[in-house]
Amino acid sequence: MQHNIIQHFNNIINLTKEEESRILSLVKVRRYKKKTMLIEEGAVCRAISYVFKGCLRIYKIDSEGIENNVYFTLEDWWVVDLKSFIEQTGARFYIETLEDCELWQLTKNDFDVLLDEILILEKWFRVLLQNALISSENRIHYKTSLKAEDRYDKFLEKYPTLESRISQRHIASYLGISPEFLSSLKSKRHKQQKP
Amino acid sequence: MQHNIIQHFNNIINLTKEEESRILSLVKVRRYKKKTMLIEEGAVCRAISYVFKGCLRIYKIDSEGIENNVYFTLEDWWVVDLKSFIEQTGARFYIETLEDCELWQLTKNDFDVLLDEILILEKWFRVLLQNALISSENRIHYKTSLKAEDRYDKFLEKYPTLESRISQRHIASYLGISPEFLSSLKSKRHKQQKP
DNA sequence: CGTCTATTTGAATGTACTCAAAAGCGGTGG
DNA sequence: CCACCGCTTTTGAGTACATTCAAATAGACG
Repeated sequence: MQHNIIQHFNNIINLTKEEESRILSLVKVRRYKKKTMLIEEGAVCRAISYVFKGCLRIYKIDSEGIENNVYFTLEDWWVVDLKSFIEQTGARFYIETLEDCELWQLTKNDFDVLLDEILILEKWFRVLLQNALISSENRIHYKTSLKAEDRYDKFLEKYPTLESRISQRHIASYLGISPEFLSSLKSKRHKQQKP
Repeated sequence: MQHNIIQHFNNIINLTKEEESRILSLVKVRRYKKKTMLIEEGAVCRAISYVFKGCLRIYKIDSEGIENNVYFTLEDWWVVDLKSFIEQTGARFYIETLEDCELWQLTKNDFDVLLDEILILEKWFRVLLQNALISSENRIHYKTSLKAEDRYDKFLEKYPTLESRISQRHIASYLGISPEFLSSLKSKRHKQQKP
């Protein structure tokens, strides 16, 4: 009963058996070792990937050379530089695996073909974007209205499995604080038995 | 040659004259005075509004009672609490006019009818969400990687007309800083003749 | 013209950062 | 299997960015 790409679609829309096979005929399964770059800023994002196994980070390097994690992607979600993929222009972000990953990929061309052939997929994609936007709007709000410690709580809520899977450095970067400061937040909590 | 809702659609998709009239037959034009609440947190967002004239803010009140502006909407853009509108559940945000506004509205029901009748509108909506998500992703990145002064520059880029139209208090809230600090940033710039 | 709100200015404070150094941990090769 | 190397995490001191509070000034609106 593990997740897979067809179940994922059928959570939102209803596919016929034929449509399911058509999709699977175009999907390519690829495995990546931990710490592999999928996309670098400026390159064109040629595929959209369903994460079957593993986790990744989407990040950007600022004017001072600091890496900033924008978000993480894990099992049963999609990873892509949306703007780059849609417009086939230079990517805004870097994408890197944080674990060994198994990704189920569709090239831009195959993706377009499927959206043309299976009209209901427009709805699936729309709902996907919709949910991503809703979550992104919340994120903006948290970033202005919450202090670092409360943003850390939100992170734990949103990615409950991730804390033990990735380094604190990456979590700090996602939260927008220094690794040192996250470390001191955590030690403060332990001393207070997480009140 | 001013913008209007039909031109807006035709920037993304191609509508027939019949489709255009069908849309216009369901659109309701409404005028709101400055400082009118369109939606309060917890209420159901019953309409999606195209901004023909005016500007609005989307904000949230945090646990300490402070208003936080999440973003602004102005001419030729849409305003809605997306999650509330789509699911017809309680809104996450407050929406308030900052000027006298003319909004062209579609109720949830009419919106659904149009999306069913005019399939190409699914694409329009998808592109709308796509662009909103892209811009929202950038915003998250700016909030972690830029200092207040640079975020202020990004604000001026994104909303070039807005600085003279709304109060500094609202801009400060959008930037995630106190009005006092924005004031001191601006006076610092004037002393340095905006280097 | 008066009232209410917004903006400015300055002082004291707090939150989070930088830098540096030490300790911990994980993977790799001998 | 252990020792070593490199990277991550911890800890602490000093600093910078931004806040809060208070009071004075300026602007907007009826």
